[in-house]
Amino acid sequence: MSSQITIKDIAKALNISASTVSRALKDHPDISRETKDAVNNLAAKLRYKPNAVALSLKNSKTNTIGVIIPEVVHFFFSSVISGIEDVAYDAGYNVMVCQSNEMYSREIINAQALDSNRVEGALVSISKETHDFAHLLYLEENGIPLVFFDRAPEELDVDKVIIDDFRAAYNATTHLIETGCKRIAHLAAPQTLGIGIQRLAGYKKALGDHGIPYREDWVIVADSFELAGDATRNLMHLPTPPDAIFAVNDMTAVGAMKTLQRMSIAVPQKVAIIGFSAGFFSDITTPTLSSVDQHGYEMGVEAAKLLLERIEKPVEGKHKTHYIDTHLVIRESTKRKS
Amino acid sequence: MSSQITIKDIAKALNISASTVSRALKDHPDISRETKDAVNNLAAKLRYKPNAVALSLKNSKTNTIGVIIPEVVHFFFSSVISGIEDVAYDAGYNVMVCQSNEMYSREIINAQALDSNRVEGALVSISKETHDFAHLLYLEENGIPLVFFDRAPEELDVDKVIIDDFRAAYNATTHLIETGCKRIAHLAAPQTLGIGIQRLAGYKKALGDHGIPYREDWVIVADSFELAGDATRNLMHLPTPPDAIFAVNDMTAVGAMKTLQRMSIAVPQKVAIIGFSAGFFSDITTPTLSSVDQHGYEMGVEAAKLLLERIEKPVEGKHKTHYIDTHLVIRESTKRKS
DNA sequence: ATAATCATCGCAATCGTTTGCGGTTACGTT
DNA sequence: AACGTAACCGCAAACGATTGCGATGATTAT
Repeated sequence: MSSQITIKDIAKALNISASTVSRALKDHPDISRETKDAVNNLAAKLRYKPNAVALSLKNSKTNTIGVIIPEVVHFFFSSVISGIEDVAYDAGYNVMVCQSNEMYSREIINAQALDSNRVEGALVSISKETHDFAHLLYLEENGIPLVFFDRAPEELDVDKVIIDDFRAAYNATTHLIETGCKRIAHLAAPQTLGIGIQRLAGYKKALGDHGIPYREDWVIVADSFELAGDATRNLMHLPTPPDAIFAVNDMTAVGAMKTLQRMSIAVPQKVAIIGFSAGFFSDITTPTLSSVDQHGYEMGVEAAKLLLERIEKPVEGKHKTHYIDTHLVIRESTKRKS
Repeated sequence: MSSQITIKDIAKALNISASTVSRALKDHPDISRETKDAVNNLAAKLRYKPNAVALSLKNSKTNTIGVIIPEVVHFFFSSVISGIEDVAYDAGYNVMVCQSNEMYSREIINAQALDSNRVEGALVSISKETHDFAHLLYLEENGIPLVFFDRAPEELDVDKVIIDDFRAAYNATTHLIETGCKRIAHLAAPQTLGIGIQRLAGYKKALGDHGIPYREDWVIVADSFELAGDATRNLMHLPTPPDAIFAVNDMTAVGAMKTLQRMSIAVPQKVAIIGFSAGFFSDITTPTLSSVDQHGYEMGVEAAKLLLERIEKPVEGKHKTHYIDTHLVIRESTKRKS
């Protein structure tokens, strides 16, 4: 009961060779009608299903793509996975998911696992700890196409599907300025990540373009709910506290909002807040949270599509950078100041 | 460059046989020191990695477990995946993730894919459409252990890791009663799902035990943010509107809360709300949302552990039902009425 | 009647790795 | 000198499926 039916079982039962069974199953002209019928009937009765592992070995095609992701339990990342899975499903691919839990060491193991398992391509969003990409680039040298999404190494000729973090940050900051904010703080991501650098740069540029001086003490690295609380408290105890906060993601934004409310500081009247990512969060806070929608699902779709393209036909020349459009979702946390 | 290094490549380069290379790599006593060194050095230089596909075929061990889940992009489900992935990682297993997108037809395909890929076990949470389980049970008949989590078929002798939905609903409802609510509505899950039935039953029982009559018009099937809005409006337009809502999950609870606030009905003063699942949501609404914590991560951990146990040693006799503890997380949306 | 053709099917190699068994050396022992 | 015995290593089969090639028997053409 426990072992799977193989082509040999059918062959033995019918007193024919395995080759004949194989050909009969795929309607090869060399095989007689009767033999085909006999084989197909028995196969159906025994519920024969080809062993994908054997096929993978024979064809060097595993029909599997790998995903390395910092943490699945984030609205944004799980949206991406959802997009990846849908595209993969339609193309007949399976998806192997590995989470690095934001650890460089684990990311290395994950990459090796994908390599050993001969996945046909890999989608990667790097961990916060990752500064060296040899373990990933090695995959590509090894014939396993690689597409980065969201968190991609900067200055490297690799395929990536990302958003224009600089522009998005620029737009978010500009929006705050246009609603009348003049003292805008930024809760930033670690400056080891490209997204952290780009978003900070976009923020600075927007300030500069509108003649607002950049103040270093208004930028704090804080990219989680908890860290945002401390950072916000510190900001508000400054001699000249900010009147707006641009947070690097929604969790951080909500952390800031909650802290402000606990300090009885009105949002958005006293301090406006804009986040980044537009998870479900943004809809359910009070006030609802303005945010930059990153379109995670679409990012997953595009990244998977690009990867499948690379699998079909390896890169020729330059790698591609695909930008996913972002857009400002303006809600209550950035109402115009009067 | 593109093809992977095999044991044969090493053998050829060193003018020895593949068997010797294999043995040298695993420090077999039959092989001389020098040969071992030569093999290991070359293997390291060529970055040889065993082909997991070939090993899978040889050993009939894929070191992969499959997961079928309705949708990854839910806090609860992605928490479960995270737990599964962590356990699998520690045990040297890979995780293949399939989402059914709540479709029965796709769940069937997913099951077949896992079967073909010879995963060593499967973790399943069934879709809303699923009433027949043959496609899943077939896996187990086929030697692929099966563990259901959260959404499991009722009345079937299968392994499952679930919460005691009845008790949890009973406790949640009782909590509402104890805070002084007397007219408690329930936004329910489809009564096709076991969790829907059990939670409704627990709700009824709690009412009965406290001498509160059950009213059919206070129970509406609505298990999403959007549906909750309509349902809540309808409830509040009833001749005698409820003074509390027990929602089948947090999204639904938040939908209700938002609608009430839009109707200028104070939460919890006029209407208390309790949700189910304790996602991040609950922390960030205003007021914060009381909820039943389902411990998704832990459920993933326990389900994966049970599955690995079954893989090691197939079921003997009865299947197991593992209950994950739940607990009420009481926040602001169910403050005592005065 | 002999050769050519066709319809059917099996053999064996292949993918990469493992492993039982047997074979080949080079010793040392009588 | 003849034998025993380690120490090393290779052959080949196996996992399941595919496929080029050859083989068989029967039918048809010459």
